[in-house]
Amino acid sequence: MGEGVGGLLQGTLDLLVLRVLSIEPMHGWGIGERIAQRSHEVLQVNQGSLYPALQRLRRQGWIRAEWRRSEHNRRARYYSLTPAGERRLEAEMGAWRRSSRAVDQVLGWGEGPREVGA
Amino acid sequence: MGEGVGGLLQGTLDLLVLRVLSIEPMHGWGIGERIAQRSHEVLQVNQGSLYPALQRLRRQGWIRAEWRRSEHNRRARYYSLTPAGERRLEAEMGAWRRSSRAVDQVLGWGEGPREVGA
DNA sequence: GAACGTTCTCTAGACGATCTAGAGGAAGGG
DNA sequence: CCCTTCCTCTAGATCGTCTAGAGAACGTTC
Repeated sequence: MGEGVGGLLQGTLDLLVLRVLSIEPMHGWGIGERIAQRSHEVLQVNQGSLYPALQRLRRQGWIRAEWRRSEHNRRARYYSLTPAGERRLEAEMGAWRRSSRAVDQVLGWGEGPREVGA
Repeated sequence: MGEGVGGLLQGTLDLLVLRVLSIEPMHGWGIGERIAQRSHEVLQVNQGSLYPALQRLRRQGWIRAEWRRSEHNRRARYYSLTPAGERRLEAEMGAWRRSSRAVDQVLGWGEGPREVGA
């Protein structure tokens, strides 16, 4: 049950991570869990994808990292969005909405706007 | 204007191609045009992605090919779905629906089912 | 205090789809 | 004859993801 991010949807991982971090700073392990929870276990992020993604995001200045102790008293790296990251998230959410709607259109699933909050 | 399939959405090309072919047999060039049309030019398939994809689909027995003359009297390879391809399309449409909805959920865009035809 | 499960980070190398950047051919119109 | 449109196809590079690990530190159990 559940699929990796890479079957369909490759390239969406950055968006997912950015969105999770926009709610609350979180460490890598936690990010994976949040994505699974919020998607009702449909999306599974494996660690071999997640950590490289975090490095990528950091290298591009969209997130910053800070060592802290987790709620389980473990050494953990907490990531949070930078201002550039917030802008990036906006852009990626827009791109996702446009693209996924376009796919729906090709599939024949309605022309109308999806019922999503503005 | 318009983006390649590979930004977000990598892995969706097979689905798109299969769906277009389920409506009507078509040649490679035409498939790309149909996808662009139906998505209002949002999705652009470039040929360096399309032809390898067609070979992949054929190798897996989901589509079959036949040389014919196009409506412009050009030599063209028409592709159509095999029975296995129809089943594959069903499966991929289901996977797309589940995954894209899951992404929406992570983004915080509603829990409810999307308004798509059953 | 040894063993163990859990939490947490990280990496090397393989894999595979897409993109870049072309080549090439054949029909039709000017 | 030249040029545009239609149409097919490929080699090589790029890049994100997956496989398959290693490793460390905390808390609990025996």
